[in-house]
Amino acid sequence: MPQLGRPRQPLLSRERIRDTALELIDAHGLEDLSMRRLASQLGVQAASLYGHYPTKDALLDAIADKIMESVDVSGFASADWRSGLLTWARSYRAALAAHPNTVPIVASGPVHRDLSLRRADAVHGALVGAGWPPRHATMIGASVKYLVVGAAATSFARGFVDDIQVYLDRYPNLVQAHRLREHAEQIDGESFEFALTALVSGLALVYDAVAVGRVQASPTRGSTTSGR
Amino acid sequence: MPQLGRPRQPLLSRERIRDTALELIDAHGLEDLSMRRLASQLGVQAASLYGHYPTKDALLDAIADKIMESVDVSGFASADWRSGLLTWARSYRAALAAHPNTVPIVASGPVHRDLSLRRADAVHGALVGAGWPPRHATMIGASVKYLVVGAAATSFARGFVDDIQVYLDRYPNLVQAHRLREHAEQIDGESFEFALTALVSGLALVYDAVAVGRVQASPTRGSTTSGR
DNA sequence: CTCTAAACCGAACGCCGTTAGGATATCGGC
DNA sequence: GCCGATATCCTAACGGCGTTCGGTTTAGAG
Repeated sequence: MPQLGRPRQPLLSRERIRDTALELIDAHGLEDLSMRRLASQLGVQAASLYGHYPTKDALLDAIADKIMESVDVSGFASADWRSGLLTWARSYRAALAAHPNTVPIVASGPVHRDLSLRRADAVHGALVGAGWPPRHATMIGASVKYLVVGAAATSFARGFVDDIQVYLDRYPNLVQAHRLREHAEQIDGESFEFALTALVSGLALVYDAVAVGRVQASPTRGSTTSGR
Repeated sequence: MPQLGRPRQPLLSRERIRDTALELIDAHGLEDLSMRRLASQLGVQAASLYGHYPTKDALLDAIADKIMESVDVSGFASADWRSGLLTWARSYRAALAAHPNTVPIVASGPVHRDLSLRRADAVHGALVGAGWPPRHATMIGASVKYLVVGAAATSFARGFVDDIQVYLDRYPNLVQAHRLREHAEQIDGESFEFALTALVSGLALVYDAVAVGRVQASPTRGSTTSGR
């Protein structure tokens, strides 16, 4: 059985490796992804992967970047800050909810990846442009991220145990709430939407108190570098 | 070198193992905790740990439970729902912030642990007792958890890279916001407090629209599926 | 046609969680 | 005062992991 050497057409590419890895994670969870298993799925030996990614962590980073590509900050360009925020938050959550098993890698250290920084920059800039003091813009960006990441990480769908009966006896107040595990996904979505709406409502109250400059369409003061 | 056999006084206990493991996680991170390293820190061999915990995951669960012990839901008993919520959220966040490296284990599946269920039950019951519809109570509990877990998981303090210069050139809007990595902890705390306040303000608006029964201190309807 | 570089492979290293089986000391019952 | 039971820890090993080293073969440039 001769070693096959370099194939006529490459079996591997960064994209194929990354996408197959994501499929495996989606199907069997993050913990079940090993370089050997991924390689075998690709019809290849584990060592070959290291010609394309220096490390498993680098591969996971690439997956995280791919997922974050679908996050949409375009709403900040045209609409007001509330709509921009909502669009951003919803697309962000949708991106995570589409690949729930990747949450640990996407949520951890989103900020040394270039793409995420550019997004954070866009959000921050838009909020400041809308009249928020920079300090508040930072906190708002963080707040929305908290909600998104928290929602993705603590999904009801993953949180409950299969044996329903235990809840019924011991935790009377939960009976109504968690009656249905099958509806967990729906509860997740509704809770996120509820939280997001409440948060933005609360922000609107703050806005009236602290915003500088253009409240609606009247540039009263040009100075914006100041921090409240 | 004779095997030592059973010692006069046990070298290990569930508590000592658990606490030492937590110390190691706090000091060197979750990834650096291995059963062998933990054992060696305890002056023991790895296999000995399995007499006290059946599995590494069981040990991590015990650590998570320990951390969650300090979460305070007592505020719901005496104060109104807003204060109770704030007390709960702040103590919850404080618990996670005290051991940031454990966030992955505490955040994942908090709800098959008995203690967490009892707490969820208390929160839910209190909100319903205060007049929130059960559906809303569920979503509020989830919302606050989102904020807490998200804040703990996406801390600024872990998110940034050491090389400051890269930010200055490329992301002009971030310059002001992230000027200081050393202040990251403070930013984390302030952002959480900001988000929590905004969320609860938003909730208050919803409350006026949907709450049933006792608005202030008037028990108009006794029908509650809940105990509170 | 030759030479370099690309692409994959086989085997190994050291670490991991976990298990099986064994050694020794303590302790309750006689 | 002894004896078996049991608690406690140990040695050794298994299979799997991420990763590296040194091939072997082929594609494509000159």
